[in-house]
Amino acid sequence: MPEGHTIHRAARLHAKRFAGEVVSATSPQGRFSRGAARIDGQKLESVTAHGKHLFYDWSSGDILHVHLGLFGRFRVFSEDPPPPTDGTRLAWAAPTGTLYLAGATIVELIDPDEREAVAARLGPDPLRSERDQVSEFAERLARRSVPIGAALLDQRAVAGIGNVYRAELLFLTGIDPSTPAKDVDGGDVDRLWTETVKQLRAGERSGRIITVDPPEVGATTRQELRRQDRLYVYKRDGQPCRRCGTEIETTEMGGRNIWWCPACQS
DNA sequence: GTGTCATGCGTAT
DNA sequence: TACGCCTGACACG
Repeated sequence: MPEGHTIHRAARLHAKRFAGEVVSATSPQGRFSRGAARIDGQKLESVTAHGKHLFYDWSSGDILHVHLGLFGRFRVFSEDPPPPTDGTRLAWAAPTGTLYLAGATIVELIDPDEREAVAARLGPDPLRSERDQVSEFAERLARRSVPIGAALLDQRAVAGIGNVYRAELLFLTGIDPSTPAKDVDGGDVDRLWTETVKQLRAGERSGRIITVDPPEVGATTRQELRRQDRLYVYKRDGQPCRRCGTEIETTEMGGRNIWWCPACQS
């Protein structure tokens, strides 16, 4: 499921597999029939990600804009793809494989100006290498009086963090989620940014969100981690903190549930 | 079969 | 703050 790491990973893998290829495209579900007809027969030039948004550049000049939302999912097959599900909004086939896209919130063709407008609404993206990202992050937090736990979900403050990473990043940096964003001290903001880059990069490489240090849960490698042992606090309310044994708490923040250790994060 | 839930976000109130 | 939207997996009867 999609936080920023999933999106950047999709951009990298889709570019590797399909860039330079001419595709034949359809919309099995029918809700993107006109768009699919425009893509059909075009060559994919490049794929880029910004926060949770994906942009596919076609030889025609059209840009395919995709936002997976909560449920969106890509499936890619090398050969013999199964029939698409009823919800498959976009399907394309190329000599290098078949791609299905279902459940996405946004699937549309846009022009370069519209892409700029999307990017302009987004905060710094920890998975893009641009200058002065930390200071941009710090400035945007300094303007917000909402809790840091809510600010991390605001894509205008920082682009790409979702509900799992926000809880885990605040645990990893020992920050109380209820601290007003503007009151998080400078050193903590720096560490939060550094940890965010580190964790999202790891997620982009592996395709999974694993934040625990394996020895802390009795494993020696990441591969050994059981599914329920990969995170420190997310969805662990009522269970003991992996570091101090204090019961993990939960509350709603920024419209979603958040989890934290009241002892480690204060 | 129905109901519930999910790593998201926009709009209305 | 509530609701709607997008889909699929799983629990339950």
